[in-house]
Amino acid sequence: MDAARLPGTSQPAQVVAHVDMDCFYAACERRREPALEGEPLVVGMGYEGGETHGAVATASYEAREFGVESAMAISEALERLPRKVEAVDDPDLSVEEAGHYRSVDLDYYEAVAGEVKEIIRDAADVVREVSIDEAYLDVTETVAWDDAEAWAADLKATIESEVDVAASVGLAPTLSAAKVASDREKPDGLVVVRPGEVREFFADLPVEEVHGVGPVTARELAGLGIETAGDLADADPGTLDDRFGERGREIRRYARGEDTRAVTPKGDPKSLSRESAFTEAVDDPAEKRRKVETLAAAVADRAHRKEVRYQTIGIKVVEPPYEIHTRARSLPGPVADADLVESVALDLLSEFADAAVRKVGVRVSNLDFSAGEQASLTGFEGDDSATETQAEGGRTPDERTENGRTRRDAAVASSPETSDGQISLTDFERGEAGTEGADGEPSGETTEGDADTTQSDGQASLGDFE
DNA sequence: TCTGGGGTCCTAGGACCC
DNA sequence: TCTGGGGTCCTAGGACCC
Repeated sequence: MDAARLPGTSQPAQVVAHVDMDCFYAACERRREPALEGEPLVVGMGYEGGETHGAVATASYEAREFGVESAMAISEALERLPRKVEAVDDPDLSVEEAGHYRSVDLDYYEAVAGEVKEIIRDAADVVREVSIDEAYLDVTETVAWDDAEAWAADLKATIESEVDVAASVGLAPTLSAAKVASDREKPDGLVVVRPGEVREFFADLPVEEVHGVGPVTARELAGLGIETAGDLADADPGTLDDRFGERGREIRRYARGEDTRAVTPKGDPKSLSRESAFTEAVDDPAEKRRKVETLAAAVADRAHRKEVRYQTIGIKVVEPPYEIHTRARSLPGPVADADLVESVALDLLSEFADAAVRKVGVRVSNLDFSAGEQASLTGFEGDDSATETQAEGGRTPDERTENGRTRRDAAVASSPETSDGQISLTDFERGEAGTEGADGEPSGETTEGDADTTQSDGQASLGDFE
């Protein structure tokens, strides 16, 4: 409909809305507990009840007045804003200068978010849900710039009245500008940036406001004398390229309003992970292994519920003060096998057996959502499953060769040869079925005594142990 | 400011293939 | 037996986002 073009490009001007819920977790808590309205409220994760470790997920604006910020350690938050329940009994504390603490209840927030997203999907042709509390809407076909403000006000009012949580909305010709716009007048904000106004809108903003500029990049940019988005827009692209590579050019383009990205739906996840911190650094190998076992089971369970298979299994280990290490191992083909997630994760963890560790994580990646049907098992039956070639962007199974042998061969070779009802870990390099890789590890048979080692979809367990 | 949990994308080097 | 170029896949780390 709108023939307007972005300056300097042949890109048709889009009308993009960014909807960002205000203090979403806190808003949800207030929705079900109205007495919290107007009170300082901190929603934290990684802690339960009266504990003092963990971090702030969301602080209400009243809590922010006390200096409580998102991502802050709970212990720090408590120093600035004591718990109200404790202030009541403690003569040294003022009840007025205390707040309420709740721990994250993601299931509930997801239910509330679902109601909001229904409204949003009704309001736009294309929606990209970025996170639980944030979405981009392409409304190019339905909203003219002259009506943008009224449309956004109406959307906000609908969300507020139907779901009882507040949203801030930004409208702009680009995603990056819409995002900044929604943030400009939070809470309960509504900002419209019209085509041609983007550079002016960005000009005085600190560079950190530009999407893709974090603390590290901001510090480096400051060293180059670049402190505002306007500076960034005017900076020499070659210099930025030298320093930051393609990302440097990208953030410069964003600051100039030259963001050609379209609003696209999110699509399937690329990885699934679970991680968990210890209260304090742990060096006991057994304790680390127990945590990894728990996380491995949780990740496998999540993958199972999503009906997804994975080809890569990895761990993350955080050593004090904050050194992050990752290790990963890829399998010859996609699997859905909780025992394998555990044994590979434990094997990878063994490298850190003696390390002091404050946090561990388990992840599966290289995900394959084409689950279920036998025909989709990488040409299992010898058919050239055409469905897969289009899903994988033109790669045919035969192109995925390894040491002169296709993965399809590997999948065939992996037919579930089990000995004494145990999961089969097949060594593809030597073409032998064996269980050496699991030796020395506390494997399935030593735990729980569970007997359920068969795959629900009749799929083989693939291993790649040297 | 001693730091929770779940993700994404990019880069760089090495292995390996033709 | 030391010499090319192009390409893919894999791993590890880093920065960033909410």
